[in-house]
Parts: sequence; structure tokens; C-alpha cells
Amino acid sequence: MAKVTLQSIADRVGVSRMTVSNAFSRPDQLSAELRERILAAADELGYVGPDPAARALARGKVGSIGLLLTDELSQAFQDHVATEFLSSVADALTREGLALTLLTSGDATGAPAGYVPARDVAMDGAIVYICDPASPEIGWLERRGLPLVSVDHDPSPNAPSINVDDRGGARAAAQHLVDLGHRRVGILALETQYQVDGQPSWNWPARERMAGWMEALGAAGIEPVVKAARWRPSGAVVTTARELLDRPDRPSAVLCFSDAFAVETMQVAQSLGLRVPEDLSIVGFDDSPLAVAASPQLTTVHQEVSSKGKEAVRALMSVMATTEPGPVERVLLPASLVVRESTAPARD
Amino acid sequence: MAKVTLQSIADRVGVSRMTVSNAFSRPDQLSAELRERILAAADELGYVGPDPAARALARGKVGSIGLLLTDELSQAFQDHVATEFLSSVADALTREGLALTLLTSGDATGAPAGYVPARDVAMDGAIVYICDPASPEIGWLERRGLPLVSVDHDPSPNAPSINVDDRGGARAAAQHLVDLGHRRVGILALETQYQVDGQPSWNWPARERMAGWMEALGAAGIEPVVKAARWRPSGAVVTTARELLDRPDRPSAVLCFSDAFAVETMQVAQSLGLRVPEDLSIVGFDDSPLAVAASPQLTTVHQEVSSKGKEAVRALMSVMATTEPGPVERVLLPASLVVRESTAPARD
DNA sequence: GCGACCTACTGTATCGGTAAAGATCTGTAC
DNA sequence: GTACAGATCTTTACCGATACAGTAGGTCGC
Repeated sequence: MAKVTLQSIADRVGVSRMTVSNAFSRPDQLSAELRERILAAADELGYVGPDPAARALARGKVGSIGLLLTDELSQAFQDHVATEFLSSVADALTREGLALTLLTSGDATGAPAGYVPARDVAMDGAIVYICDPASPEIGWLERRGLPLVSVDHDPSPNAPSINVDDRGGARAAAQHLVDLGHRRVGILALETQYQVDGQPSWNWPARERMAGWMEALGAAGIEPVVKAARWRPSGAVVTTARELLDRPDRPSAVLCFSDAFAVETMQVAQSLGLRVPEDLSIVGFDDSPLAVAASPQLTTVHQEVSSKGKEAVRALMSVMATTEPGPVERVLLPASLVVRESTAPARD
Repeated sequence: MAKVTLQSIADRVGVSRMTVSNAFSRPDQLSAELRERILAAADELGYVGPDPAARALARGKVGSIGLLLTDELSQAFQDHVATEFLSSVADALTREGLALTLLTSGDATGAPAGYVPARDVAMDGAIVYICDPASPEIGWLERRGLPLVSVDHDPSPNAPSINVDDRGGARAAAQHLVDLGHRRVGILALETQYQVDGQPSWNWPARERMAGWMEALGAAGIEPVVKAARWRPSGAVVTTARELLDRPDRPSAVLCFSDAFAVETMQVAQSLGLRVPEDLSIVGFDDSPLAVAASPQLTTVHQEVSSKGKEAVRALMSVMATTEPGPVERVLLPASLVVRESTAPARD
């Protein structure tokens, strides 16, 4: 059967195509009676509704927002924090009548040659989430002139940014250990992943957390032992944690980049016969479900992940609504220490 | 400045618009020298590439695939299994040069009136993932004539389906308890969520897992105590687990719908002073990271979540490639018991 | 020396809608 | 009786690309 379009319905009912369009998109523009007839005819012909692609072209609005992550998604979504952020963004967008489209870095993920999602996918705006700052994808988005918002990412001069006070949270975490009397402190950081102008570069959370830890420890005259690990492969953290713990001057407390790192560290500790928190205090970051699932439950730094998503969408909507460039919004969300069971006073 | 289109570049270079289009989309159709000149002119004018929306209309291909979940996303993605599936789908799609768009049920999520993602979002096909079988969204997708694949969902007669052998996995889990000598077995199931024709209805995983448990227990002459809980609110599982454990004829073993359920049950048990596995054996389902993070580590049923995603995409590509309706594909992926530390022989 | 066949472009006709302004008709105020 | 406001439809003009069928030259074989 031939494809059903507005025109075929129009012919069937004997009105203009525009009127049929109005029947679907602007009901107040025609009489209720005629609208009924049109809708009935449409139904009869098996018409579903105006073609989204055609509508997108005509309206200049696509109805969806991109979320850019340069990492392979399967990596990014290992992390509960990332997925919670994702879902909060998706929910907030749905309330605005927008869908969410996931964008990956093209070539890193085995995409066909020449396929660059950030350039080739239709969207009305995009959210840049923890990406390689040097990512060409960001460049594409900017060149397209799309409204952008960055999240957990170094603020760019042109786009609003949503960040968490990772530094403050980390400072509180480290101060907590200092207050408990710990002097030999280990740090299990995130390994540098990016290069900017040939220099290794941390993403915002990694850098800010490290800065916060160092501020509090430095003020207490403590020089921590720092080790860094990557997310993947999964054994990496275990290996690094072991390097940190299996040594003569073993730290009595460890600050970890994330709860996932902390849980693995805890397991290494337990496998080495160390009791947590009696022999070793461990502090995580994020306050993900893992923190509560672990036993003992993790002392960690809480961040409001879902408000991160809501704020991102709000800021993006605001950019999309305004035509002239106003001041660029900077949001800094709070992070706060949650003391649970994995930390205790130092014994020596 | 005026918007830059193929036409403006064509005028600038002095060729036809079609040639400019070819320069971007089909390089072999023109001389390298001319292509260079066109690309240079495009660059100079600030042209990013063919407009995705226009291209979608002209080509009849949008370049993205929808993923339908009827639950609110923030609920769906609480679960690590769902997110791992999501990311495997996204990665597999990227390799095909397709983006992934998330579709929610419109009205359940506070979307604006009249906005139905499944009807209004442009896409070339869709994956239906654990949805209310009676969901109107599925109807929209079908009416649009989009290629569909269902995952963890009751197979529909027209679309390929990817499922896990939840029943076999559950049977193995229950048999494991039987073999350990347990006679008083509790089941912490997923509460019925859906209605079909006025009848309460389980989704595939919930129904099949229950069936598997019952098969093995029934064969051993065991009548389990069954309690059901919902994912949300977060306290629900704890309450239900307590009902199951805080009673005179307390089970000596509990089969849980998921690892998340199992971890919460374990915490309830521990809070009641029960030792796992000495006083209570617990079996989860999914083999998510939670299973390993828990202590003791969970005995659970492993499923290959990422191959679920890959299979879904493969099946969808196959449907999209064929014009005439062939036999509908049915994939059943294996599930296997993983014995860890949370189960032990019954003591009585 | 002539038709077959490339290569490299061009012309025309869509793709399926929407925006904005125009045309009718009706009721109503004065 | 006229003019004006609304309501209801129609007309015209795009939105920014791609598909496919030409067309103009040049090459090749015999």
C-alpha cells in the first residue's frame, strides 16, 4: 500500500493538507466536527501521526537532546553514579517533551569510518558529561552552534556548567581522617586519562577531589601515599589497592576516588587479613548504593546526583530559550561527608 | 549571518548543489580536486555537514534506534542489570552507525499532555525492554510499522525476541538449596506490576524465575513461603524481607528475585542477628556487581547481560535489512548458577 | 571513424511536513 | 447598512537535503 501522508488524508476528506496538519498539531484551528472526521479518516487509512523526521525539518526542532560521553558507554555505565545521572536527565527531559539520545565518541568505539554522532545525529542541544576535554566531539557540537551544558566537566567559557563541590567534599573526607588521628594516609586516585596540549590532564572530579584531599592533609602536615588506578580493566583497582596496603609502612586509612574503588580496596584489605575499620579506615566517594551494600557500610561523600541531572536540563532549557547571549551560568552543587562504619580512630 | 546550506556552498564554488552533496556523502562521485575546493569553501563558510534532520527526511533513514522502557527511567536504571544492557545496546548500535534514543512511557512520567515519545520521536527501529505488556507505547511502535525486537519481554508474534532462560537458572538455584538439604525455603519475588485484561500479570523474568523455583522445589516436595516486593520505594524490600525472616518458622534459605533484593535481605538477616550462610542461605539472581561487593559474596544466577544487548541489535539489524517477513527469530540465552559464599548446608 | 562506455557533473522531482498570510463566511456592534 | 472581529479553512512558500535520470566530454577497441 502507498504510504499514508497528510496529503492522502486530505484528499480522502476533501480538505487541504494544511487543515489535516492542523487537526493533528493545532486542534484549535479548525472545527471540532471536521477534526473528528479527519481523525477518523486518518485512523481508517492507518495513519499514525505526522512523520517526526519531516516535522523536525519543517519546524527546525528535532525533539531530542544529546548526551555526550567520550568513553565507551559500557565503561561509563559501569558506574552507578553515571547511570543515576543519566536517568535523572532522561526523566527531566521527558517532562519537557524531549527525548534523550546517547552520543559516543565515534572512532573510539568501533563506529563505521566517517560516522561521528556528535556531527551526524539530529538534536536540539546537548549535555557534555565527563569527557576528554580535548575531545573533537565537543568541537563538533560547538561548531553546529547547538546549545550546550557541561556537567562534571571543566567549565567552558561559552556554555553553562554544572559541577559538584568535589573539592569541599574531599576536604571533609580527609579532615575526618585527620580528626580520627590518622597520620599515615593512602590515596587511591583515578589515573590520569587525558592529554591536553601534550600535558596529562585530569577531569574535573579527579582533579578537584585530589585537591580537596591534599588541602586537608597538607594543613595537618600529612604527606599521603598516592596511587592511581583506572576503572578498567576490572583487576586494575585490586592490583593498585594491594600495592597500597601490602607494604611495611601500610597506611592506617585510605581515601578512595569512588565507592567502587573503596569496595574493592575493602576486599583487598580483608583478603590480607586486615579488619575494617579497626586495622584500616576506608573512605569512598559518591555515596552510591554500593556504599550501603558493602559491609561494613562505607563512610563516603554524598553528592546529589539526581539534582545534577535536573540542573543540567534546567540550564539547557534556559540556554535554548534565550536568543541573545547572557551571562553564562555556573552551578556548584554541594557534597557532604556521610560517616558510616568503615572509619574508626587510628590506633597508633 | 544567513544559514549555510549546500546551496550557499554550491553558489560560492560555482557548482550545482548536488555536487556539493556528493562531496560530503559520496566522495567517489566527483574529482578529488573539486572535492577539496568544495570542502575548503564549506569550511570557510562555517558549514558543519549536511543537516541531519533534512538528511533524515530525504533518505528516509533517521540514524537512531529507540529503546522503550515503560517504567520511569530513574526506576529502571536503579538496576545495574538494566544499565549494563543499555550500554551494550548502545555500543553495538554505535558500531552500526546508529545512535540510541531513550523512550519512556509518556504520561507516567509527567510528560506534557499529548507527547508520546513512541509516536513522536524519529527512529528507524526500536527495542522493547521489559515493559508493561499492555503498554500503549508498544502499540504505537507497531502501528508505525517500525522494526521491533523485544528483550526480557513476552515474545510477540510479529517481532523477534531475546530472552534469558530465567526458568532454567531459577530451577538450578532452587535445586542447589534442595541439594544442600534445605526444606524451609522462602521466596522473595517481584510483585506483580501489570494488568492484562484485568488480570494481574508478571513480566517475563518475574514469571519465569518463579516457575523455575517452583519446579525444583515442587519436585522435592517443598512448599515455599512466598512474599513479593516492589523495587520502589527503597524500603519495600526491607519490609518484606523482615516479614519473611522475622517469624517462628523462619526459612533456612531464601531465593531472591535479584541480587539487589538479596543484598537487602542479607542486611535484614544480619540486623536480626542471623549469620549468612550459617543461619540463613541466600541466593540472588543476575550476578551483578552487587553480588561480588556483598559480604559474604552472593551465590546467584549469572546471565550474560551484554550478549543480550548484542543479540538484540543483531536481530534488529536483521529485521531492518529484510523486506519480506520471514520466520520470527527467538533467542534464549543461558543462565547458570554461580555458587559463592552465601549458601551453606541446612543445619536442621 | 563510430558506437560503447566511462567519468564527472547537473536538473528535476521529491521527502512529509509547518509557518504565515490570505480568503470566506458569520455574527455583531453601532 | 457597514464595518470589524473571529472562526475556519486554503494558498503559497519554504525546511535542507537526497535519488535518479540525464548530459557533455573524453577514451577505447577494432
